Amino acid sequence: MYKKLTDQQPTIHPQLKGLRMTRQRREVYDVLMSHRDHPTASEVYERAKSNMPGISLATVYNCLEALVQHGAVRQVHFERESSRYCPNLTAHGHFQDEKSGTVIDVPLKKGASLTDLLDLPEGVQVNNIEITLTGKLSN
Amino acid sequence: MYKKLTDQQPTIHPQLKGLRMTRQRREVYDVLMSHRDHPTASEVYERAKSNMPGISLATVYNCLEALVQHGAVRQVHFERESSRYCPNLTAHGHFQDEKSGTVIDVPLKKGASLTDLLDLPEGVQVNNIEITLTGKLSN
DNA sequence: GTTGCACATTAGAATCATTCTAAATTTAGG
DNA sequence: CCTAAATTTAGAATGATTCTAATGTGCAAC
Repeated sequence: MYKKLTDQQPTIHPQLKGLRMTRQRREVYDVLMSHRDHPTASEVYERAKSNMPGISLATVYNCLEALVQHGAVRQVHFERESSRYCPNLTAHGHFQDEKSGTVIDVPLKKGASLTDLLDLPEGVQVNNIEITLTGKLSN
Repeated sequence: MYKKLTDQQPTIHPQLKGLRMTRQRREVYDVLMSHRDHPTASEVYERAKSNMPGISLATVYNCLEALVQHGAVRQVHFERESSRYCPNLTAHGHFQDEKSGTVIDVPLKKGASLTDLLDLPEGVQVNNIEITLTGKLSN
């Protein structure tokens, strides 16, 4: 009994269509999809190494950038901390607990549109929105 | 005719009450108040030097931090670019033009509350909110 | 007005996330 | 299988910010 080749080529998610696929990019994407806790590049690197020991940090940065450019993943920023990566493509913001550093997704209430709330000048074209909250989680 | 001492001690803004006042902190605050274009620390440093040639960059960083801690000024972040500083204390977000880098304030429409839009977990205490948009300015 | 001391300022070194470089490797197409 | 273009890699470089430790100063108490 031996592995079929196709076992090593898992289904490509729709978000990855059109992105040149390499083992490293797949691994980085799988890391993000399997544990959606907004890891930093270094955290992704540590996790990726357990499946792919030879991967380099520079490659993790490159892969993350490719995924972001491609729209498969979003970057999240708190102050000037390390960038974090989020594969949730729905409209949402992020909350970070000041004590633990934990980051959670904060969905927009349904029907809500952020641009309705903002007094934007005429004719601006908005390409990206980031909503970040910090504070204390209750319990 | 000679200057009275008090001429060199301009009115202290309400936001500065309780903050130990030094020449450098006053200068940094004046720079922010007089040209509200969201300068970076280095830009504040360059401007402050024209009135106070001996001021150091480390001091500008220290003063900016003191003003932020004290709630007199807010930090603004786009991706991981240098922090920018904003003395507008009303609820608002920021828009950055991708080509020029220009940052403008984006007021919330009146009566609007961001937390109304967001599905926050029970009992979280929100201490800070940052709303940042990027895109293209029309003309 | 003087004093004391806790807090500020300073120059330069240190840190650390990220980007760059250039050589080796790999992907996808024909 | 072959090739060109893109990707990976280790290590160096960059750049914003923070740290260090020595010197200076605001201001509350006298």
